[in-house]
Amino acid sequence: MPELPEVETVRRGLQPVMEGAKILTAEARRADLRFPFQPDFVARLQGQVVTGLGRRAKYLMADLASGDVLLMHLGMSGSFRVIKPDDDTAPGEFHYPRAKDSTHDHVLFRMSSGADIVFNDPRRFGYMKVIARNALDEEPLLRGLGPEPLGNEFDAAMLAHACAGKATSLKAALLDQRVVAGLGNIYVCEALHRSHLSPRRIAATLATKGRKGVGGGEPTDHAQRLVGAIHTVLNDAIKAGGSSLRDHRQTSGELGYFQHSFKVYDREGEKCTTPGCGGAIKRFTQNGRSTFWCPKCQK
DNA sequence: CCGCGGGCCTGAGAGC
DNA sequence: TGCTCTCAGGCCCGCG
Repeated sequence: MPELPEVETVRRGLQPVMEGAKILTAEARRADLRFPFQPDFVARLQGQVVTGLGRRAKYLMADLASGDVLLMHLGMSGSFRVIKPDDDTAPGEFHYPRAKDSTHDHVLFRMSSGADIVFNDPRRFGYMKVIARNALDEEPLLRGLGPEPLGNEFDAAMLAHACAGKATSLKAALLDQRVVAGLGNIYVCEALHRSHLSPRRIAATLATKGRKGVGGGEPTDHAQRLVGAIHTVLNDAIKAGGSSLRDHRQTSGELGYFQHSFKVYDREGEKCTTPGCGGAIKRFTQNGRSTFWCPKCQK
């Protein structure tokens, strides 16, 4: 499911019921998700006040008063839902045990805010891990992550530098979390279309070559266009509450709307909407993933 | 080091 | 209706 806009949407949904609240009870309802839970996973969460809920790339990070950080990744199919007690429950009781179809509800937090927070993940590619905040820099899951695409440090110069010398395709480079952290298949396709760049283009062409091995690595106009398109598509998607494909929903259960704004993703055979283009959207496979694009206006 | 392909899981949807 | 097959938004790992 989730790329950066969806994770950010989830963060905004969880923030009001998590920040400032204490985790009264934490429950892992099976031994593992993608990885086994740490033996002290529950112990390090229970009784802790969540002092802040942040996001890094596609990770949610809950700061705990103890100095630990709860790292959460939604994988492909992970989602959270918030169950508030004022629906039809008496004060002090929780909705969760009566929720139906709970097969894939793997983690449960009962918060002092009065809400139950349920993590559901059918495919179990998601995971959670508690780490000490002062060990964040050494955390293998976070090490090597590239810049935040909506952060100040991500600009054409930085993208060009990261792509300089890369023989792989622009599509593959943008999916590489070391180059820029938070894009997935959908938003890469969309950003490439909006910048009119071909997914097959060699990544290194975002940087100037220099002469006789000297200089070069400067951003081309293409790099500038691509950075602008990444900003636009991510910001628009966040504004729309993310995209809803298959069973992905916001924490409230509502659907995101950005999927209606896709220009190419899952639109094979449709007409390209770029002004004056009118080409046909095509699909092919790159690195085992579907790429959607318009060969007429993406060069 | 780099780039690619396989694998992890379950469920939805298409086609028969 | 039900079976089988393909594909899915992520990311780690091992190979060449």
